[in-house]
Amino acid sequence: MDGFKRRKEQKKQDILEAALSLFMEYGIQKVAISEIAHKANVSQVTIYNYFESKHKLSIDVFEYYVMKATRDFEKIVTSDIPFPEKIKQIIFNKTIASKQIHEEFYHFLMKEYAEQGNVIEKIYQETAIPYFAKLFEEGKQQGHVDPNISQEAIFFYIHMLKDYMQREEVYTKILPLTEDISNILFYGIVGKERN
Amino acid sequence: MDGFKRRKEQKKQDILEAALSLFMEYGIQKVAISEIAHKANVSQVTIYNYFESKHKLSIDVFEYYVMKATRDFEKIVTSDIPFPEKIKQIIFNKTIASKQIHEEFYHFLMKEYAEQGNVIEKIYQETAIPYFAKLFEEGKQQGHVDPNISQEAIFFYIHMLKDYMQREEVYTKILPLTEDISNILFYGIVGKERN
Amino acid sequence: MDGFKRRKEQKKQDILEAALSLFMEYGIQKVAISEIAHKANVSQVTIYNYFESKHKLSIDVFEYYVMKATRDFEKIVTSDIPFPEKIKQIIFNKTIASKQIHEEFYHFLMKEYAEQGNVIEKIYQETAIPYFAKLFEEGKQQGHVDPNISQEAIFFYIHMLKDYMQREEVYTKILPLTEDISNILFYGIVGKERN
Amino acid sequence: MDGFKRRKEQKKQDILEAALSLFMEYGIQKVAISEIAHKANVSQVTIYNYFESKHKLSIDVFEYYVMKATRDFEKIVTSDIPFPEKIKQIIFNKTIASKQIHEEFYHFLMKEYAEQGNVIEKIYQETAIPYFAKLFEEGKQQGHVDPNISQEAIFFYIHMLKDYMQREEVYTKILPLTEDISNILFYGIVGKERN
DNA sequence: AATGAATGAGGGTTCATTCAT
DNA sequence: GATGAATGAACCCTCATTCAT
Repeated sequence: MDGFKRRKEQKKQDILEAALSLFMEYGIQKVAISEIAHKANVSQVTIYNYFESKHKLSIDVFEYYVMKATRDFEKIVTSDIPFPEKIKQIIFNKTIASKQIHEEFYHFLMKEYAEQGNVIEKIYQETAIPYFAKLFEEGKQQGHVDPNISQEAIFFYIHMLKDYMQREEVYTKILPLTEDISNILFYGIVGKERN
Repeated sequence: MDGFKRRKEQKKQDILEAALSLFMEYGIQKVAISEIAHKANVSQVTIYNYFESKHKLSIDVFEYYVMKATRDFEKIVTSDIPFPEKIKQIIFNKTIASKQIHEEFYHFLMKEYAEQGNVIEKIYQETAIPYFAKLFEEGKQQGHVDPNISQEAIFFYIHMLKDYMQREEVYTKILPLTEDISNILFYGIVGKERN
Repeated sequence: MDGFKRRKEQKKQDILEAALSLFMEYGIQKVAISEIAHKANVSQVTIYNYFESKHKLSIDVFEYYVMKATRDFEKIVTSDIPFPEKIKQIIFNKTIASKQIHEEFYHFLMKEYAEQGNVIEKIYQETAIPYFAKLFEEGKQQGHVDPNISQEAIFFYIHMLKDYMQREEVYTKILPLTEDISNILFYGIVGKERN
Repeated sequence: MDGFKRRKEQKKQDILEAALSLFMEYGIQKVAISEIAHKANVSQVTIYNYFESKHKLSIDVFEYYVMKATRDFEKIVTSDIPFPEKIKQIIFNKTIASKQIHEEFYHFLMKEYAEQGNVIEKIYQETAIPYFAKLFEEGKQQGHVDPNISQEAIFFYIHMLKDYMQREEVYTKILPLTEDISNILFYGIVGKERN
C-alpha cells in the first residue's frame, strides 16, 4: 500500500473511531455529522465521500465495532480457563466492548436495519456465532450444559445478559448481585441444592 | 365531573394514548409533537397547554404506561394459576403492555431521568416491586425459588427477560424457544435432570 | 355607581395596574397577555373584553400612566418652593412616575402610535404642557429663564432630561453628577462664572 | 485575500448591513432572522454559520454600527471648524449615523448586555470617549467650556442630545428650535445676556 | 481528493387571539 | 359577563446533505 492509500485508510479509520466513540456515548441520533467531522479532524464532506450517508456510516461503524469486539470474544473462548469462568467473563468482563455502549447504537441498528438486507444480522452470524458454537460444545462435553437445550436459547440468554451488563445504570446496580446472577444462569431460580 | 372537565380529561387521555403508541413504535426522539397532535386530533399548542414540554410529556406518558401495565401484572400475580405458570405469563404473555415497546421509550427515560429526581425509579418502586415481592414469597414457599438467591437478582432476571420479549425482533425469533428459555430460567443451563 | 359597575371598574383597574407595572419593567413586547391576566387575577379573555387587543391595551395603559404622573407634576408646579428647586425636582425626583419606566413602554408608544391619530400626543398636550407653561411663565418673571428662548425648546430640554433620568442604567451612573447637570441646564457649558 | 475569502467577507458584510438597516428601522425583537436572510440574499442558516445566534448577531451589528459612526465623529473632531460649530454638528448633523436608529436597537443592547461583560460599554469607551476627551480639552482651552464642570456631565449632555436628535419624531419637531437648543446647551436656560 | 460555504426541511416552543360553555 | 380550552402563525434554531472551488 503506497503512502497515498495509507493516508486515505488512516482517515477512514479516524472517522470510524470518532463516530464509534460518539455513537457509543450518545447514540446515533444525538450525534451530528459535524461533531464526528470535528473529532476526526476532517471536513463533513470527507465523511460523505467515504460513507455516502449517515445511515451507511452507522452500519460501517457497527461492523467496525463488531470486528473489534470479536477479537476479545475469541481470546476468551480459546483461552485455558474453565468453562464456567469463560461464561462469567463473557457476561461480566468489561474489557469486552471496553466502553459502555449506548443502547441506541445497538438497538437502532438491530431494529432499523435488521429487516431490510440483514447487513448486521449477517455480521453477527459470521463472527460471534461460530465462536459461541465452539464454546457451547465445550460446555456440553464437560457437563456444564444440558444437551437438551438448544444452542439458540443459550446464546440468547448469554447475549441478553451481556447486553444488559453494558448499560451503565444497570451495571452499577447489578454488580453486587454478580454471584446470584451467575447462579441463576447455571442452576436456575429453583437453585442448585434442590432435591 | 361536569362535561367540561370530562372533555378535558378525555383530551388529555387522547394525547397520552397517541403519544404512547407513537413513542412505543418509533421512540421519543423520532416522534414530532406535530405528529402526536395530529394523531390525537388536537393542535400542537393544546399539548403544550397540558404538558408544558416534550420532555415533561414523555415522563407523563411513561407514568401512564406503567399504570396500565401494572394492572395486568396485578391480575396475573393475584390469579389462581400455579406459580411457574405465573412467571411464564409475566415473561411471555403479550397482553402485558400489549403492544411492543420501543427501547428508546424505555431506556431514554431510564437513563435520562433516573438520575435527577428518580421520577421513574419511584414509579417503579411503588408499583411493580411490591407485587413482585409477593410473588417471590409465594414461589419460595412452594419450593420453586431458591431462598438463597436475593430477591433483587430474580427481579432483575425476570425484568430483563420480559423486557427482551417486548422487542419485536427478538420476540418472533425467540418464540419457538419458549420452552427452552423457561427451562433455563427455572433450572439453569446445567439443566433439570443433572445428578 | 352600583356594586356591579363598581366591581367591573375594579377589574378594569386591576388589569391596568398589572399591565402598567409589567410594561414598565419589561417593555411591551416582552410581556405576554397571559402574564397580565395572571397578575390581575382575571382570564385572558376578560382583558380582551375590556381592551379589544394588546395594541389598544397599551394605549389605555399609557393614558392611565400619564394621568397618574400628572398628579405628581401638578403638585410640584403648584407648590411653594423656589423655581430652580421645582425644576430640579421635576428632573431628578424619582417620586414622579415613581417606578422606573421601561424605555420601550415609552418609545414604542411614542413612535408606533404618535403618527396615526396622535392619541398619545393629545394626552400629552392636554395634561403636561399646560402645567409646564405655567411654570415657564413663573421662571421668566423671576429672571430664571431667558425670555428669548422659546417655551418649546425648554420644554423639550426638560422633558429630555427627565426622560433620561428614568432609565435605570443612566440614573445610577449620573446621580453623582446631579450638581453638574443642573448647572449646565441653568448656565450652559460655558458656565456661570464667565465674564 | 483570495476570491473565496473575499466573497465570504462580502456575504458577512451583506448580512451586517441588512441586519443594521432592519434593526434601525424596526428594533431587534420585531425583526425575524428570515427577514434579514431575505434582505441579504442568503439563507437563514448562513446567518447562523456566521453569527451563531440572533443575540450574538445583534452585538456584532452594534459593533459594526459604532465603527461606522466613529469615522464620522472623528472627521468632525479633527476638522478645522470652530469649537461651537463642532458641537452643533455632532448633535444636529444627520450624516452621523446617517439613518435613524431605532431606540430599541440602542437601548436593548445598552441594557441587555451592558451588565454582563460590558461588551458594548467597552466599545463605547474605546471609541467615542477618547475623541470626546480631546474635543473637551480644546473647548476648555478656548474658553467655551467651564473647567469646573466634569467631563462626564458634558459627555452625558451631548450624548443625550445627539441620541434624541436621532429619533425621527423628535428631529422633525425640534429642527426649528435648533438655535434655541444650542443656546441652552452653551448658556443654559438663564441665558447669555443675564447680568 | 478535500474542503469551506451554503441550504431546505423540519423541530420545539411561544403568543395573541378566538371558541364554546 | 367571565372563563377554560383551543389554535394558527410565527420564530429561533439544528442538521443531514449538496455546491463550488
